[in-house]
Amino acid sequence: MWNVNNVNISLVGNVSVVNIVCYHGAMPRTPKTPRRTPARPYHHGDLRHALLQEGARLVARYGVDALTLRAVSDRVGVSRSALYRHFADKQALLAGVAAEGFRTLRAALATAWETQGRGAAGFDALGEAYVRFALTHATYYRVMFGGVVAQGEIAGDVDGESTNAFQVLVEAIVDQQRAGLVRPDDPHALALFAWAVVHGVAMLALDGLIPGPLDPETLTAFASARLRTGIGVPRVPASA
Amino acid sequence: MWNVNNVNISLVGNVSVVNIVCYHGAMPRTPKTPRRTPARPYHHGDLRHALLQEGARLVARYGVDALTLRAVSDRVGVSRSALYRHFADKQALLAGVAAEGFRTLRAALATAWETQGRGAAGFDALGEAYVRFALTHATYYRVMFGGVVAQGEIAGDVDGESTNAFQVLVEAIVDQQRAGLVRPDDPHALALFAWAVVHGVAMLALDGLIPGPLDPETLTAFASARLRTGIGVPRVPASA
DNA sequence: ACCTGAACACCGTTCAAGT
DNA sequence: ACCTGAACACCGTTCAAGT
Repeated sequence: MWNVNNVNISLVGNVSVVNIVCYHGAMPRTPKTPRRTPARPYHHGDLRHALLQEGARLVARYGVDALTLRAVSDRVGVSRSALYRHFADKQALLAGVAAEGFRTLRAALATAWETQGRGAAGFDALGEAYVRFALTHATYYRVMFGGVVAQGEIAGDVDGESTNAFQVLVEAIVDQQRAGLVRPDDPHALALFAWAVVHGVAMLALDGLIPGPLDPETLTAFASARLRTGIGVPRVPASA
Repeated sequence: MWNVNNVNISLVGNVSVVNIVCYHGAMPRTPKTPRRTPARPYHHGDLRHALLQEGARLVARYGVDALTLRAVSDRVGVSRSALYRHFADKQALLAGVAAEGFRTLRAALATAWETQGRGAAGFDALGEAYVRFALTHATYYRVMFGGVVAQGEIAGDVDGESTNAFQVLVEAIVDQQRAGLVRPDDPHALALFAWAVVHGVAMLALDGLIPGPLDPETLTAFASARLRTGIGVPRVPASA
C-alpha cells in the first residue's frame, strides 16, 4: 500500500513543481533506544500534550495507519495504558489531533484574509490558503474530515475548533457584504456554500480525481472566480 | 464509538424526518451456523462477486470497520486465504467495493438527469440525487472518497468507474451549453466545479458540520441556485 | 493519581499441505 | 487452479498490581 502524506506545490517562474511524499508499507520502526529512563519514573509534565503532538507527527509523516496507540506511547516513552489516563479511546486521541488541525487551519485562514486587505483579494487568498492547507497536510486533513469523529459525541473539542475556523469565513463574508462585495443573503448560508466549494475542490484533488490538464492551482483560481459570480452582488435585480 | 451508517430523509407534507441509523461498538457477531458445508467443497460459482457483495453489505450495514477479511470470508462460507486468490489485499477488496459504489452513483445520476428533462430542472435533480446518494449511503460514500484507494495504483477499476460517473455530469453540462443554459466555458472545468460543490456539501453534511437551521435539503437547494448563477450564461458581457 | 507489565481477543497476511 | 488450517506478527483494550 502506498500512502500519500504530503503534497508540496512550488512555483518557480511559470513552472509548477508538484512534490508528493509517500511511504510504501510500514513506517520505519522506532529505534531500540530505551527512552524509558528508570531514573525519573513519574509525571511527564504535560503527558496529554506530548501524546497529542506525537500522534500528529506520526499522522503527518507516515499516514493515519501509523497512528498506533503502541507507537505513540512507545515514542513518548510511556507505558501503553498510561495513555488511557488522558484519552478514553483511540478515537479520542484522533479527535484531539483533528481539533489541533482545525486550530492550525483557522490561523492560516485568518492570516490569509487579514494580510491581503480583507477585501476581494483577501477572500481569494483565503480560498487558496484553504486548499493549500489541505494539500500540504494531506493525511492530516483526512483525519479532520474522514469521519473519525463521526457525530457530536466526543466531538465537542473538534466541533468547537471547526466552528472557530468556520467563523473566519463567516466574518469575511459579513465584511464583504458591508463593503458591497457580496450579495446580502444570509451570511451563514453563503459561508457554508463557500466552504463546500473549497472543501470539495480539496477533497477531489486529494483523491486524485482531478484528471486532465487541470492542476489544483488553476482549479482553485477557476473555482474562486465562479464562487465570486455565485455569491457576488447580482448584476440584475434578480433575487431568491 | 458510534458509527453512523445510514441517513434517511423523508418528506411528509412540510415535515422532514431525518432518520439516522447507527451502531455502538461492534456489530452483531455472525451466527454459529456452520455454513461451510463439507459436502460441496470446491468452486463457488463466482466467489469474487460473492466476496464483493458481502463486503459491500457489511460496510453499508455496520460501517467500514466491520469490513474484516475474516468476517467477509466467514460469512461467504470460505476459508480466509481463499479470499486472497481474488484480492491481493484488503485494500483491493475495498477498492472493488468503492468501484461498485461509483457504478451505483452513476446510475442514480443518469436517471435523475434523464427523467427530469435534461434541462435546468434535470440538472437540479442531478445535484440533489448526488447529495441524496451520499446521505443515504453514508458509510459507503466514505469508502469511495476516504482515500482508501489513494492514488493511481490499484485504483484502475475505481478510476474508471468514477470517471464514468463524472461523465454524466460533463454531458449534462454540454447539453445545457447547447441549449444556452450554461456559459460556454470549458465543460470539463465547469463539471469539476459542480462536482466540487455537491461533493463538498455532501461531505460537510456527513461530518455533521452543517450546524444551525440549515438541513442538507435546503442547503442543496441553496447551493443549486448559487451554482446556477456561477455557471449560468453571463447576464452582462463579462468574461474570463 | 499516575504508571507498569502481562494478558485477552482480535486483526491482516503467509504458507505448507491437500484436492 | 482453488482451497484448507495453522501459524506469525501485529493491533486496541483491560486489569491486578505497584508507587
